Amino acid sequence: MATTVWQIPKASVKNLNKHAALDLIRFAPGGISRIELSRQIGLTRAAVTSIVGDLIEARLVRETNGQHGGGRNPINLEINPDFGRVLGIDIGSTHVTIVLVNGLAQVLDEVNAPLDITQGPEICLPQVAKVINGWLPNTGTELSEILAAAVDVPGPVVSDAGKVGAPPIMPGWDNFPIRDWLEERLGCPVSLGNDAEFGALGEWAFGAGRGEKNLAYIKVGTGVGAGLLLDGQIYRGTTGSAGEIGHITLVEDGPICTCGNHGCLEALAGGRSLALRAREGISKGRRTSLAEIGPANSIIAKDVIAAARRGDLFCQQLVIDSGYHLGTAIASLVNLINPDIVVIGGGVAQLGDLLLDPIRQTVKQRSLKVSWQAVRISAAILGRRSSAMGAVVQALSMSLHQIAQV
Amino acid sequence: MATTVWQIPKASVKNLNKHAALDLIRFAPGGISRIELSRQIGLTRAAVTSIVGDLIEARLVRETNGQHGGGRNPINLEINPDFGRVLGIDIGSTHVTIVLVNGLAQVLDEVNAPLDITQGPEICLPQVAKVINGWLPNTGTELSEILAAAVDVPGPVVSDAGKVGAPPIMPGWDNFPIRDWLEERLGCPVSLGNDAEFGALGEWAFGAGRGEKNLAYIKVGTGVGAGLLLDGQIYRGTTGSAGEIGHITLVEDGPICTCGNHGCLEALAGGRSLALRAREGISKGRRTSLAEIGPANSIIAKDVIAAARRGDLFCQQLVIDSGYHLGTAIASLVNLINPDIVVIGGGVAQLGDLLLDPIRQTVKQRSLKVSWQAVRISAAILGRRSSAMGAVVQALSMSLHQIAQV
DNA sequence: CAAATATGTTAATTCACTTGACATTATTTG
DNA sequence: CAAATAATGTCAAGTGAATTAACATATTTG
Repeated sequence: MATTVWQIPKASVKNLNKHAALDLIRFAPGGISRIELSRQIGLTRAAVTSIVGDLIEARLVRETNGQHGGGRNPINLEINPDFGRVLGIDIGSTHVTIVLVNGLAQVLDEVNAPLDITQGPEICLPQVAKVINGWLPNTGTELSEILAAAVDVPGPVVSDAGKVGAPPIMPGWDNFPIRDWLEERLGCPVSLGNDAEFGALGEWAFGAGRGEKNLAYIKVGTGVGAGLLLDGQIYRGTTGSAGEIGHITLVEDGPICTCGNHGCLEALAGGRSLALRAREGISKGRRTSLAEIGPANSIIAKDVIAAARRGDLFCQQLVIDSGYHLGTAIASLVNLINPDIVVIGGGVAQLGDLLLDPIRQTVKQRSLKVSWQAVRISAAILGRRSSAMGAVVQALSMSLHQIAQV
Repeated sequence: MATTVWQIPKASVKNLNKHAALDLIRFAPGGISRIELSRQIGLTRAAVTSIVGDLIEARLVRETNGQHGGGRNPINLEINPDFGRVLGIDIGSTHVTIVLVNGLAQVLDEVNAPLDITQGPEICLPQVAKVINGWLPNTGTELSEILAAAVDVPGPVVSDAGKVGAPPIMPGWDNFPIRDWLEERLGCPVSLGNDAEFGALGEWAFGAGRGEKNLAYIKVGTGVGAGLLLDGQIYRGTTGSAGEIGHITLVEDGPICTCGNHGCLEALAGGRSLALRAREGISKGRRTSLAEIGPANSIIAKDVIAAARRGDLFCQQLVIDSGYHLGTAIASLVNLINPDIVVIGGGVAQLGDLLLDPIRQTVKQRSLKVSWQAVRISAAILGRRSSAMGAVVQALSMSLHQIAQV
């Protein structure tokens, strides 16, 4: 009960139903009526009227038009978009993506900026702050109007301390008080999470896995990681490093991985591996349009993906090979977790079925029938924004429930 | 507590704290005082006094001596052992184990009987009923005194329908209403679960993983399965087939498995594989005491384990080989789940470090440092009884909470 | 033995929720 | 088109689980 993305203040057990109502309203697509709330929470209509009254008075919720049939039309309830604005900050290994949303999680504006995470927090975090300060005013928003923010980083988040633990691809970030630093700079509550974890949250709330009970989000970026949402709750494991699918050993004597082992999924199917295999192919003289781009050692994963999309057969085969490896690891995940849906995100996922078909095929071949029959394997709908949108869900959770507290 | 959407609380929000108190009393080793309850639930002493008053009046709880120091001694609370008796029924592939316990989950008596699960439910379940009817009276208990029972079977349990889904090793059991059949015969509420799931519950409640937040129980029997307890809750997955670690593919062109695939963990390290490899060794003329037992094709896993225990080097090596394969699969589990503890149960686990050391070594080698550093790998303390004791926990949960409901 | 400390109980109060009646607004029917 | 029917939403009185604040009880310490 202790380790969760955001801790509900203890006293809120008292207002349990108020918070339950708030979340049902938040995540009901197109709003929800009082009577539907009463059915789902298991309270009487009278009680719901009272709870909703509080929420409306607090300006968290508003009434909209609803329609039905058979009797009086229900009044639809939705989050009041003007209750406040929050930021979702997705720090990747090469870029930072920041979205500004209103109470309904509608994106008001978005900004992207390059970033080199290997430079450590002392360089990167001020850069992020600078981007925000230079951009926010143009969106018609003062920093002081921001109610909360959530940030994710591509490494395991250790406990609720607001720091990261030994992150393979984040040298220098160990034990730096990321959350506290940002809270001071932004002047609002900040929540720190893992990119895959927030990706899962984003796709669950607004994407491919909307409302599913058990969801795994696989982020195939420079590295490969998974975010798990089990029984409707983010699952982070004992030390916050659950979902590290990237370091499952697939090939005993395979290529060396950043983690030091050999044959990890990440070393076989991650973005780094994709670029590496492309370079090897070029140096072996394989026919590919990539050769025209520039020197082989300047090729990065993005180039391979773009070429595959343009129809380059060599690059497509590299992606398919990644798919088979991903499928093998996902088959293990499906056997162990038995999820409703596996959402594939990250750059390579833009290629759709080119990547998904080999994954689906391998999963079907290597996992139990009951499990693969129950699972859907889809690409992320939110694309590059999965994690930032998950961050936004988290940030809104903080503000909404904090205000509802009173 | 909650991460994203509010989990709609179980039966009643109303008596939520009463149930919380009941569970804290149940699983506190050696009892718990009112003040400790108030600290853990977050209620005032006055409220706890009232709740406990109800529980004592319902004869579910009793006061015992406690001792402390510094002030007035607290009064210890524990479940009233005489509140009633329940049965835990563990149906394995070759045996059935039944335990009778009192309210404190103390074993009053136990019975074992052979059973061939491949004969289907129409043969097996009447056998189980017959065993119970022939044995219970000798324990000084009438069948009508039994408040509840829980049964586990070695296959995935589909939903709460009280049936099993396509079970690889349980031909003929599909869709048979196991729970309903037993409820009618025993005349009490019955809960149906999976053997590994109940094993996890048993080891969590009374065994090696007492009170841990994230536990995986690996049952190495004829087959290999895992029971998962995540964030303090049994995790079953979407169709009830979570934890099917036995059918993770480890060796691409490995030996064929009962599930139809090749190179599954179960086909490399399960009991069936252990026996098979022993027979092969004998036929190749390897030096082993097993050869003296009888014809090679009559050798079963139990014989190999016994020989390994006696010091037979060939058999010990077979067990060690199993350990490496188990370790490989468990490394994946540790990467994905990041548990506090992995408990190894089933027949082979009796061999202790002979099996555990290769597992530990492989896990250390093949999983992320943050994850393997956090995980403890131990043998099941409850041994053969892990699952039956988990069943008992489940059965007691049913009766206790049902009575507390009023 | 009084003081200090901690646990447990009691009575008055608070407040979320239920109950049951009523108000409101739509569709269906004679 | 009024009346019947149906569904949603609200109100006022009552219930009960919790809090607050005082007191009672048991054990150690100066």
